[in-house]
Amino acid sequence: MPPKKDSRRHAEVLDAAIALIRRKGLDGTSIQDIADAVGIKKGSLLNYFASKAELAELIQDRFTEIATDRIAEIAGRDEIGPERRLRELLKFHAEHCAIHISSPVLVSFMQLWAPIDSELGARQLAVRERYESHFRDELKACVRQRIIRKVDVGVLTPTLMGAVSWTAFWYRPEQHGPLGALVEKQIDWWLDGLRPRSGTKTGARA
Amino acid sequence: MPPKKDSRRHAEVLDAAIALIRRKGLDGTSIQDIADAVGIKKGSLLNYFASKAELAELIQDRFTEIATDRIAEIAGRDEIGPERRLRELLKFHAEHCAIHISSPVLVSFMQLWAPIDSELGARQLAVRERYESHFRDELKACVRQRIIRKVDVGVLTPTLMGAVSWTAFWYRPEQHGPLGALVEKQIDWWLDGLRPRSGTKTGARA
DNA sequence: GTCTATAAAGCGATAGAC
DNA sequence: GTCTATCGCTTTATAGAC
Repeated sequence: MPPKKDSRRHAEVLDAAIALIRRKGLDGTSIQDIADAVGIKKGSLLNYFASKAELAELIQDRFTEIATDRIAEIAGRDEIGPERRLRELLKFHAEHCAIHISSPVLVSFMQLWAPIDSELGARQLAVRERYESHFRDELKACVRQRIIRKVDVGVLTPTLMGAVSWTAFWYRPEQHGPLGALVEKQIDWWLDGLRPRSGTKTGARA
Repeated sequence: MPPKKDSRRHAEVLDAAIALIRRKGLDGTSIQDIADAVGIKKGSLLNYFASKAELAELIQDRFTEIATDRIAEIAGRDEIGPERRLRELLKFHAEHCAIHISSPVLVSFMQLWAPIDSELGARQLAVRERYESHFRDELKACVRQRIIRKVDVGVLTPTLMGAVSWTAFWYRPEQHGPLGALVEKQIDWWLDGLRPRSGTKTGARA
């Protein structure tokens, strides 16, 4: 691939590819489609990427790079407590899923995320583990500080993340309002429970 | 398609197709693959199905048929209360996702479930709505009977279902034990909250 | 660096012999 | 009912002119 990796075109192609895959899925998007969107010919496009597989890998990297940067940033905010950090993490995660993956095809996200049988699987699992670990750490801190009960965080972490991830499937801004507020409500449910409060308020939130 | 619709081969092909699509996704599975799995030739296979699209549709129908039958059966159990019914519904849903969709590729499920842009989309949305409505009905009953607080069931329903659906992604029997018990635990978290119980037990479950 | 042209393979689907 | 054979199309990827 002779062209410089960091050229303007390179980024342009990546952007177009992401946009298309978001709408039509990885399999549903051909190199031809991407080339058309950028306005160059298919043959030219493949000067930038050795193969479609490499392109998919680059997209996945970028997707998770953006995420892990923000995640690390949030996790580093020492001025706010672990509960607030957890809330921010989950809100970001919801936005990341809902924005980067348009509703018709959350599939492409899965394809880039869910472990495949190939040797790519181990790599994907590692990325996912690194991503999840931040959420788990905050939950552990919450348990330590008695903000939440002593629970199995190994189970609670993917449970919380799962519910939030899935929100991208059914969330409609015009129907449910701002995403952040929706996620906050979901978190409140988890923390405070759904049972009727027996006369006195039991668990008030920050 | 001359061959009888209910022949042994017909079901055999459907089984093989489901197994393959579960592992490799719809796009990743060719008619050739399915034919090889069954042990017949590609040309022969297409005597049973007019097209691959029809095959996909049949699979989706079968998937949701099994589900809606069981769902309706559970929803009809008047002898147990709405909370118990809701628990059973969610447990079934978790099992349905985890069993019919093997963990590596929940993707195929998405492809059959997530609304597509085509005219198939409306049909899929209707199926999904019918499926979801049972869960929503039980939640409404729970609210009416003051089993849970007055909450927006339109949001709570997909939230609960989402968390449970996602469980199929990370659930490992050898690590997490029986799936039913895991889901029960998740439901307990929702109902009773995660906050530490202040001295006295607030929300005991059935 | 972008183009045209084309190779090589796989796909869904059809036709017709047996 | 299953087979072989093949059409027509699309795909990824490469080669070489400009």
